[in-house]
Amino acid sequence: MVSIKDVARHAGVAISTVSKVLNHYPNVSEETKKKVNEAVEELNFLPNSVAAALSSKQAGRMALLVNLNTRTQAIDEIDMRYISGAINKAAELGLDVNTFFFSMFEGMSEEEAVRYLRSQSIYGIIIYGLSKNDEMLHGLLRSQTFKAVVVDAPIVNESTSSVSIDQEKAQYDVAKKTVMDNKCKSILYIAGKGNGYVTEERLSGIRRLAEEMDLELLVREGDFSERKAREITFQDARGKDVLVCASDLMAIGAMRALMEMDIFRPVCGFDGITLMGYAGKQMNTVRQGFAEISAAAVEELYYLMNGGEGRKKRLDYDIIRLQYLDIIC
Amino acid sequence: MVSIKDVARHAGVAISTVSKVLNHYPNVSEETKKKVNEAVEELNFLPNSVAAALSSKQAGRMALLVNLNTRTQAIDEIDMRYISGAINKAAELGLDVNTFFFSMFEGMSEEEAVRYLRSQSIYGIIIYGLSKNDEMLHGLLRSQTFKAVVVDAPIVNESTSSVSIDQEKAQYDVAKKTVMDNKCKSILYIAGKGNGYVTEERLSGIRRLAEEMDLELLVREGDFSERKAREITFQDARGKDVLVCASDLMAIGAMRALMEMDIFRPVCGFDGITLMGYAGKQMNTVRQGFAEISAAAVEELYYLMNGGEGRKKRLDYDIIRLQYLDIIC
DNA sequence: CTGTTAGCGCGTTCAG
DNA sequence: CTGAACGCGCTAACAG
Repeated sequence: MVSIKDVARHAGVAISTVSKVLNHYPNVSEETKKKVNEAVEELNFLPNSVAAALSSKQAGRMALLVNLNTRTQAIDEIDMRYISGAINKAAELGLDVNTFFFSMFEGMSEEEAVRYLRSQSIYGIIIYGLSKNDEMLHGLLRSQTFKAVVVDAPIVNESTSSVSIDQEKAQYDVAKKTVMDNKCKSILYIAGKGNGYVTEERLSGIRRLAEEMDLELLVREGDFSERKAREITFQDARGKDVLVCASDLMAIGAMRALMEMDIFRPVCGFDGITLMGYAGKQMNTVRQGFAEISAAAVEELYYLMNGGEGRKKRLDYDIIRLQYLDIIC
Repeated sequence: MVSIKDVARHAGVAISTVSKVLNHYPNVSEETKKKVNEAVEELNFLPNSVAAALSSKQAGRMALLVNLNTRTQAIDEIDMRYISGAINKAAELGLDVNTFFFSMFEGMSEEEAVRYLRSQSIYGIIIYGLSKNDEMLHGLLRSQTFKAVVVDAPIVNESTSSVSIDQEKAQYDVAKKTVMDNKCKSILYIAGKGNGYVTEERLSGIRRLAEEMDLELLVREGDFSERKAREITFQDARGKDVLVCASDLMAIGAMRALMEMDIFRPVCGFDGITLMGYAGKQMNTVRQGFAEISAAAVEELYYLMNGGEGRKKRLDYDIIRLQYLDIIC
């Protein structure tokens, strides 16, 4: 393995000079910079990220904390896109990523979790799927032990950023489109889990719409569960003109229930997952670019780890219609 | 951060002694072993895996190489289970895992790929979704630069193991069950991709069945594509009694095509993915435990990295029937 | 602007 | 059976 020492010798400079060039430090003359870069090229040198992490304690290693639910396939899809989006962006930025699942921290105290991550030289984390009652993680964020980015939860402090789309507006938009397309007067809204952050925001979006358009609104808690959405639909769909669901999975559950009830109601979802194509009918939904959101989270963490301050990032979304033939290949 | 040095001081022994105890070296007296372990407990010491990796070059860091296709959702499901299965098992064994996608190596020569992985102190790899024409990876395996485990491809040498279910038998079993349940005389077999390893094995399974039961067999290449299976079904399903597909995704494509054609034929799939529940009808399929397979792959790599020799591992599978209500939650 | 030096935390000879 | 000493590859003060 060719190391920084070889490069230094080859370029006729000191080891530390090579390090400075590699890490874009300011005080290096153009000339030596060129010499070093040439040596790097010629020797095909690639810095060892493990050694760098051990030495610097700063840059480099970050963890993805994923709230994985391996029982539901739609969740798989979303998490897979989160993970691949993050890994690809991290590779681009030359960062080391380790993936963890919430289940691996079950029963750990905040202290233990910190030790565990620190023992892997991790100094930055990205959290996916945080809910209000994940106390250990909230403690972690509050303590600011790590630079952190939280996806889909509005938590911000000096060392924590938040990344997501505008949930309120997206829910408003997709529901409005569905209502307008179908001239509805009343809505059954199947909301997410009570302890989820996006749940509230989406709820206020639908509330705003109902108010603005003077629509009757019935809100039921679907808990992001396909089965629960199905049950709610059996119970409450007859009396309403349109079903607005806070996730695609629930929209699919609702749609299938409607088919079994043999009645028609427009349904719209939220997320834009491929699974929607299998639902049997077309539906409006919000397409979130999960990979892009995750890539943005990595960039944001990179920014934080280089001294940036925590802040809130908003990303774009689309309102789309998915159908079976679009998604198969 | 509490380091091995602190433990040594606390236990009143030398640093190296602590290291030996931690790594289960033979020549340490029970007494000092106990002293050290007590100190570890009291200080809540967790060894730093990054430092260990840098120092030892042997154990520890491994890479998951995943052939991810982010366009198809069923693939997401499978890969997600592979990845989570591996990560969980690795955490259990105290190994460091990094995940990579084939796309990250596009355009890299074998040499470059080696450098890239080595620069991350990676000494073991697990490959998912290898096909016959991935030349760079085949070179890598042949060179034995890394300890390797290949999932679903029969590649074995001193430092390479292979892990999978018995594809031939599984295809035989699921098809036989389907044929028997429906008293069929002819089969349309929609095979996988020509360059995939499992394709051949599954094919010989169906061939054996056709021969044994004296069934007419038409084989078409579905390339593991849902769309292609759909087209093949439109073309060739009428003339056959049953459709046997080499993947669930193709089975879903076939089933939907049959529904559009408004004819009934029994269909069976292969994999046991949740998406099957959305197919509209029940089907027989082979349930592979992807997470378990992946966990076994990690264990196998651990074995190799500790001096074991490459070998072939076979895992179990089930023949099941999935339906919508089973998979939602 | 460049080079020297001292670690980061751990594994591993090699004396004793 | 134990411990001192060196090195893994790199970063970061600190001199010069």
